[in-house]
Amino acid sequence: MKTPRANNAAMPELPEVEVTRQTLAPALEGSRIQSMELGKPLRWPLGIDVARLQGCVFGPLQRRGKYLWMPLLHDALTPAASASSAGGLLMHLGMSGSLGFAPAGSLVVAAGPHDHVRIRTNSGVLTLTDPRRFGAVVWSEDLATPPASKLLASLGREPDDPALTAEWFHEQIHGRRAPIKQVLLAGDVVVGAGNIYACEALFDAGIDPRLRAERLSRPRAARLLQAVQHTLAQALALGGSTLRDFRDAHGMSGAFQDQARVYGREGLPCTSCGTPIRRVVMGQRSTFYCPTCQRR
DNA sequence: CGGGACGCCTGTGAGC
DNA sequence: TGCTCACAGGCGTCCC
Repeated sequence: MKTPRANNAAMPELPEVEVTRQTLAPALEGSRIQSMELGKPLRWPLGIDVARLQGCVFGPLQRRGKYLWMPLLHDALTPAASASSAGGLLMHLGMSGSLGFAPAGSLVVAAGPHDHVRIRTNSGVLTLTDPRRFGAVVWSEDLATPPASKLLASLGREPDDPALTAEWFHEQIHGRRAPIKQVLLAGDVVVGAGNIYACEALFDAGIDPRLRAERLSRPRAARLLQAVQHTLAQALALGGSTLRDFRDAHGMSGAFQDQARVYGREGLPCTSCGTPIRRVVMGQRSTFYCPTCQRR
C-alpha cells in the first residue's frame, strides 16, 4: 500500500475561480487595455490580433462553471472599432493557473517563466500565471457565439442555481449508467465538483462513488445534491485563505486540507468510523472513499 | 449517443 | 546526493 501523498496540488476549483472573479472585478472593470503580451502558448490560440484589443474597456466579470468571462467594450475612440462591436475574453485556469493584478503605481514584477498572458491597462497589469498551461484565454464575440458557446455548451447548472432542484437533479442522473462519481465529474449536470469535491461530497452523502447514477434513489440523490452544494459553498467561504496560497507550487492550503475527510487519505482512519480510507482509480483518476460509511 | 481512454503540461517526491 | 519516473488533474477530442 502506498503512503498517502502529502502533496495535493492546489488547483483552481470553482470556489477559487469565483473568489478570483470577486477580487478582480472592482480593479478591472472600467479599465482600458493599453497593451497585451503573450508568453508560451496556452491550450488554444487567443483567436484575435492582440493589436485589436488595444483601447478596449473591461466590462463586468462573469463566471460560468470554472470559466471566467471578461467582456470587452470597444472604445469609441478606436477608429477601426467605431461600430460599437463587443466581445470578450473567455478564460480557464486549468490545473495550475492563477490571475494576479498589480495596480498602477505599484511595483510590477518582471514577467516570470510561467506568466503567459499580461494585459497592461490604465489601472494596472493583469497577469495569468500557469505553469502547466492547461489553462486558456480565448477571444469570443459573445457568450452565445463560438468559440465561447461551444466551450460552455455542455455545462450543467450552477450549484446555487435555484433551478437546480433535487427533483431535477434526480431526473438528470436517472438515465445515467456511469458511476455517480463520473457523472459529478463530467459537470454536465452540476458544474464545479472536481475530483476532490466529488470525493468529499460523496462521503458527506454516504454514497459509494462506484454506484451507478441511475440506481440512486430520490432521497439519496437529494442528499447528494445537498452535499455537493454544501461542499462547494463551504469551500467558497474558505476561498480567501485558499487563494492566499494559490501560487504555491504544491500543497493544498491549510484550510482546504483540514476540510478533506477522504481525499488524499488512503490508509488513514475515517474521521467518522475509523475504517481505513480506500483509494480506487476511476476514469484514470484517484477516488477516495470510506468502505463503511459509503454504501452502494 | 453514452461512456471510457487519451493527451496536453510541469513540478514534485519517491525510489534507486 | 543526483537522476529517473510515475503521478497529479480539467476537459476537449477521439473512438467504440
